[in-house]
Amino acid sequence: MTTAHELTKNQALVFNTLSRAEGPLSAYTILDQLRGDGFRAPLQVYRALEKLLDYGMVHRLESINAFVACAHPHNHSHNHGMIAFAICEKCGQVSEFSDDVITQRVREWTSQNGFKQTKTTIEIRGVCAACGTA
Amino acid sequence: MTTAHELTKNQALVFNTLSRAEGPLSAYTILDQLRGDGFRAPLQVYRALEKLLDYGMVHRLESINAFVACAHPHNHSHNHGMIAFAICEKCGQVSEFSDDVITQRVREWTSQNGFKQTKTTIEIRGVCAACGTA
DNA sequence: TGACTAATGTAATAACATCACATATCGAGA
DNA sequence: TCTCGATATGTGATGTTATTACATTAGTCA
Repeated sequence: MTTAHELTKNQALVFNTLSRAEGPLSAYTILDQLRGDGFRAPLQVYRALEKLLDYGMVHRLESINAFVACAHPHNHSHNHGMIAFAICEKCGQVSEFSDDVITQRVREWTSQNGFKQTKTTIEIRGVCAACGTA
Repeated sequence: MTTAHELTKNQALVFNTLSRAEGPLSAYTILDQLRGDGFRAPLQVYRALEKLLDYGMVHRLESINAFVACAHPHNHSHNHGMIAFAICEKCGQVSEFSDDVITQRVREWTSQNGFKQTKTTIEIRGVCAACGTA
């Protein structure tokens, strides 16, 4: 069981900003929201994000160049599967889920092909239930 | 059975560039390779790519902001599953594959959650067999 | 012809990310 | 306590990726 990471000031500011947000935020949006707290340059955000990604507290959504706080307060120990994201293009909401079958299937492909996987991105774009019926 | 798309001059130039390439290329790399053919601005590349993506002749790799010619000369009719990409971070080579189980699993999640999927990205980053043993 | 649509050319700008270098903060030992 | 090393931070400049806005050209078809 991992204990919570000690965050530095900037890391905490960035993480809190993401946690409070409704949906994913771009690095520059985070920067703007933290100008009042003394942030002045993109690198301050990117550096904090880098650590938070390391710690597994934040995810990067590659398909929209944005970041979200991790939805699951899971212990960040080893052995969890790949995470998929469903991103609504109307409202921006992101649902995070993990599927063992998909994880397994990807692992099969990689092992059969001698591919050493380091990171996997699964992002589903579309329209969420709420927006679809609206 | 879809017949080959009639490509415009710019579309053909961009497609040929991607086809000849060993691996994925960024839009700006394509631009540089086409300066001799009269290309002068990024938009010329992006516009051609947009069409080629529509036609299914090219894929975009979201995790590395690059583009590849589609590996399968498959007919681009309906009914094919989601495509996954394994991207080698050493040599840049991309392997493309399609897995029915993964496709099925994603469809199950989306239908259970009322999510209307429009596009799905599956990208595996890592080191390919050739580079791993080298 | 005229009018509509698709494709193109070009410059400017926006959005996203990193490099390079200086400075500060903090803990582990001498 | 002092000093060293590691980590974190501040800041400007730059690099990279993508789009906006507007003008022009080319093809289609009534």
